[in-house]
Amino acid sequence: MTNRQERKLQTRQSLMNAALQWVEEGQHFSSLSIREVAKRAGVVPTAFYRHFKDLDDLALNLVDELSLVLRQLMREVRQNRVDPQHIIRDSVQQYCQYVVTQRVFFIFMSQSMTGGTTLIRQAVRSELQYFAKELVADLQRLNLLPNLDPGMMDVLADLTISTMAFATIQLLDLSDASSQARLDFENKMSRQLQLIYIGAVNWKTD
Amino acid sequence: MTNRQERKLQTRQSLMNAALQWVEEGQHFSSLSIREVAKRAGVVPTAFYRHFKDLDDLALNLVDELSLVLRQLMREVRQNRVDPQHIIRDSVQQYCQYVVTQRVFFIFMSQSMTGGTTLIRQAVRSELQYFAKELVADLQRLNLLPNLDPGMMDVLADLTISTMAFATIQLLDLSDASSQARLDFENKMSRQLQLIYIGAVNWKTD
DNA sequence: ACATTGTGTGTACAAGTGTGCACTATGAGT
DNA sequence: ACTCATAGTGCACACTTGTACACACAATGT
Repeated sequence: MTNRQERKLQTRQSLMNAALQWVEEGQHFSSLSIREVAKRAGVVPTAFYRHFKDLDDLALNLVDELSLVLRQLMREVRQNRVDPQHIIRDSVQQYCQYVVTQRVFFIFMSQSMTGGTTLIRQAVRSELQYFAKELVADLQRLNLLPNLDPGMMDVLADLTISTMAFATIQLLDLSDASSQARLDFENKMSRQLQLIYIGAVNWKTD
Repeated sequence: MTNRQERKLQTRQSLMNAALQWVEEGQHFSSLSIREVAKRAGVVPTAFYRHFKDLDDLALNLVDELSLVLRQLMREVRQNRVDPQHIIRDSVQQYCQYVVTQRVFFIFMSQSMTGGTTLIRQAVRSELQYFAKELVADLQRLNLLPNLDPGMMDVLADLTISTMAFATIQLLDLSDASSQARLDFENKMSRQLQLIYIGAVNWKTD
């Protein structure tokens, strides 16, 4: 039974990879055509319909699949905290490393955030919310911010994720720049996050 | 001499408006075709070339034009500061008002931030940098943060603009939601910015 | 008054597009 | 071993796309 399904999953993957290849070349996902993606996957156009209803369907599945990978990455980042005094700097550095190496991935995600269907945008946003929730859990476990009520905790986590996400968009256009520019950018990111967390420890509910 | 140029500018505007109409309908700019935009502008396809080299050219001019309008808006926001104690809340509210009423506008801008050519993305980003610089000027004039050195001031301004920009993207998908959801969102935005500025006043260079 | 310049038209064509339909062939379940 | 389900093929169609080219015709500068 495996061989049949296996083959199917294989061409399905080919189609997805072909789509990613398209955005990797600097094209926007929404300018991709069924024929083009089929050609790149080495398959006849009509075969596309055996796997996806249309390109939006493919995009949605792509977001889902990439989300899984991204969660794995973030899990690693969260576990690799060696020195608690440099959590921010280390995490930022590690994250930026991932963005650069897994470039296509993040390009597709940021394209999906402002492009695509409402459904796709929602999928990406709910993914970001997931990370925010994980961050809240981490913060509560560390118990470094006892002055923040749960509502404010959510606000803080949201702001953190927002900052990372927006920085990612900028970083994607920097990744072929000099490594000095990248270092500067990482520094800026770190200081921005430090600013936020200094704000958090000094927050007083009134 | 006016009549000739006037007519030309008029169809040029028609083309630009047609493109905006396209994104207003929920389509992504990069899936727009020359024929489609020409049809919507009530003009024959080949006439397009009298005004723009290609669609990227049109997009670039669109960013430029919209930037002018946006600068005007921001100028008003900056001048309308009535109560200095509620600067953040008032500015956020006013800004969100603009985002909702000038919806298309911001949709196009956020599409351009992650889509389009490198050139277009650069244009949008340099526009954001412009706002960051204006913000720095304002902050220095008010002299509320004497503890920040110029470098840190830039970081703060960048973070502020990033937060606003990213919030804008989210707000665009909320603008047909209930007005309660919008109010909640404005509150979250305000608290995020307050967090940042509490961080700023407590920042100590080391 | 007249030639010129340039915006917009109309036609044309090759290439690319989505998708329906009948088909082939091969792995899966009996 | 035989049948059936189905992933992938090939062809077909009507449509859209970018853009070249010759043209019209009105405002402009002389």
